Amino acid sequence: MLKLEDIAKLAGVSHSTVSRALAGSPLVNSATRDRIVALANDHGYQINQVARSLKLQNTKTIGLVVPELSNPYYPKLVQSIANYVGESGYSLQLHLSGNDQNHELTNLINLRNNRVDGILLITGEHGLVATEYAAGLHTSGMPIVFMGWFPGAEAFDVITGDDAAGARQIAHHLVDLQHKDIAIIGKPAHRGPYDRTTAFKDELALLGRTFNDKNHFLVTDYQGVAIAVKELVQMVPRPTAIFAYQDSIALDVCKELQALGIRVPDDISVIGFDDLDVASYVSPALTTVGCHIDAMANAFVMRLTERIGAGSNHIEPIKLVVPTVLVQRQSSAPVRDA
Amino acid sequence: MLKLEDIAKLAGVSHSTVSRALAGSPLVNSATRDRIVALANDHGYQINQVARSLKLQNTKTIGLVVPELSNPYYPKLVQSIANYVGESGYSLQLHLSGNDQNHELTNLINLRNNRVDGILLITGEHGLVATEYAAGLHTSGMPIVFMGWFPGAEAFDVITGDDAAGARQIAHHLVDLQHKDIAIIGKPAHRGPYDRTTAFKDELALLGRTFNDKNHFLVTDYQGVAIAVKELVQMVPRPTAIFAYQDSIALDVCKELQALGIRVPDDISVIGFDDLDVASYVSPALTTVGCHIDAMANAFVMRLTERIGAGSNHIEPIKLVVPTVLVQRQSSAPVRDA
DNA sequence: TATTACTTTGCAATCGATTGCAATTCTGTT
DNA sequence: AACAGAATTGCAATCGATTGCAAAGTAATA
Repeated sequence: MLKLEDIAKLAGVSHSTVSRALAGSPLVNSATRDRIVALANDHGYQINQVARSLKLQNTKTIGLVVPELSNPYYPKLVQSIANYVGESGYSLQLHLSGNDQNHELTNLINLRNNRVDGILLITGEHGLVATEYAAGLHTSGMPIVFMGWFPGAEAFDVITGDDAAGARQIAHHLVDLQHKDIAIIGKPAHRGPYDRTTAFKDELALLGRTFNDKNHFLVTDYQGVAIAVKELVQMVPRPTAIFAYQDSIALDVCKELQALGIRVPDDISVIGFDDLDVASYVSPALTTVGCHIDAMANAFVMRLTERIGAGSNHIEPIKLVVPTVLVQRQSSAPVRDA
Repeated sequence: MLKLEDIAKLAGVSHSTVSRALAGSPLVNSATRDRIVALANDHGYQINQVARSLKLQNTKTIGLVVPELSNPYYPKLVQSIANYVGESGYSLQLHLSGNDQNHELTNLINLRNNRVDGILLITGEHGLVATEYAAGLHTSGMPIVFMGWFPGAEAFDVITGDDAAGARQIAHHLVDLQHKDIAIIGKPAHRGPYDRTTAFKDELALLGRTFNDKNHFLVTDYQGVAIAVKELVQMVPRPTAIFAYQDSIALDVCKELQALGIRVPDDISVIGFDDLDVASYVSPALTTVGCHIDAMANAFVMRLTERIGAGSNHIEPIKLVVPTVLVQRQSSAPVRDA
């Protein structure tokens, strides 16, 4: 592989001059510069970014940690992020922390070893797992921006969807439809002030609907959903509406209800969260709540590049809360009298 | 950020010794080694992979080029690939070539600049776009493995699903169901001997069904699907079965048919390709063809690491064709007599 | 104790770029 | 022709690791 010095020999100049010429420095005579550039092109010279990184102490790459790509919510996000990262002139290093995020620490260690210029970390259901290490990175000056929420997030740059607002929208929607017996099928609360289920229950209370905690089913996988649904449909009184923690769960819920011969939304309304593309394909199309993923991704990347650009200058952490939209489709309907 | 020399000073030895100690070299006295390792841990030393890469002429990172993540087929693949890459001790650099793959060349140039140890390139509907550059990389010794098919693929390592076999399975299935008037809604053929539509038509012919090319609709987006479906349902005789080029198109087709009041599969059978997760969620669940994505990803990564391991030793290109499975669900049924 | 053989350690070159500073060449002016 | 000042170019240090080879230290043997 050709290096600066090879081009230098061909051009009969020193490697310093070649370096400057290719960088477009005004310090080199324009005639020589053109000659050098032409020569470099002809011989297919391509800079060694590794050497450049070592000297300049930056790698022009950004690290992204994301739990997984199975839940279609993430690929959408990663797609947007990758595009913005590319547009900003950075390469993207992708690391999966896993469903249970047990690779998070390893991911971060790798990213630091690789001396990425900054880190985008998307937290999962377990919040931030590698807390100490992440905090250490942050205080040591590594630019890092989080997406999600976890205890202590205020100390960092965090971008999060306004899940609480979304949950409140759902609560209103269901109450508008006259539902009284409402169930939640979801995961343990983990997003503090932005948690979906917490906000949902609170809002129901404000609207004069008491929520009974035995109507709250915690699930982790399809098995869990199946069990929860079976249990739920036998309750007296039987809930007329289900708020599923996320679209992928809502889909499973619908599937299971239909398998039991229960009609959605005629017998039971189902509402999801995330507004995945698939939500509009299924039958009945899913009523859900979403937020503009592309805008989130943009803010995520821009904030990181700002931090990178600031170098060692201190920047106050910010919190960015992205609003949500209720998308009404066919899976929710007014309650029917028995 | 601490470097070897800092630890060396703390330990009262030379940086060479520290380097050897941390690498576990037998050349250093075990007592000193333990002391050095402890010291390095205590002070949170982490190796500078950039410097290491420059010296060792490898980066321990693999580049992945994939068209996009919007079609759910890709995230599934990327997820598996990322896991295998991680397990093999490499980092993953992700580049999106775009729906029309117009970033493919830029992607490859970046990967070469970054001196990745090897490249995994997933081609899209346009086959391989940066043909010359990719060939140049290959002949210059850069390990590179392709997924998909394109003219001239034989010269490289290629892994591809046996789409042709899958298409033949679909043809048989439809003929078994007594369908005579069959339509294709798809994209232009681009996978040579493994092309879906080509094989599908050929097999129909072998089975004694002549396929009329005006039953072949080319589409590029949702608009196109809508138009094709509208046109299709007015044909005389009206096709009783549709082979959609991929599940995402099949989903659109079903949606559009249902919007027109046409029942699937009662009036028209629809078959997809890819076996996306979502295929089992929609209603009716989609009959489709798929192949074991995880196994493909595994082979993809393993082949690349083999190539990397081989260094400059020549290896004969291989072609790996992964078999397909027909998954019968509810969207296909026997033809009804008019 | 002297000599040899074996451990252990350090020196210094190397990977391929960037850049401050010194050296050289070129310009224009008297 | 001589010289100041500007425009170019090259020298050499630097980024942080790895590693061949020489040197120093230690142990074993005669």
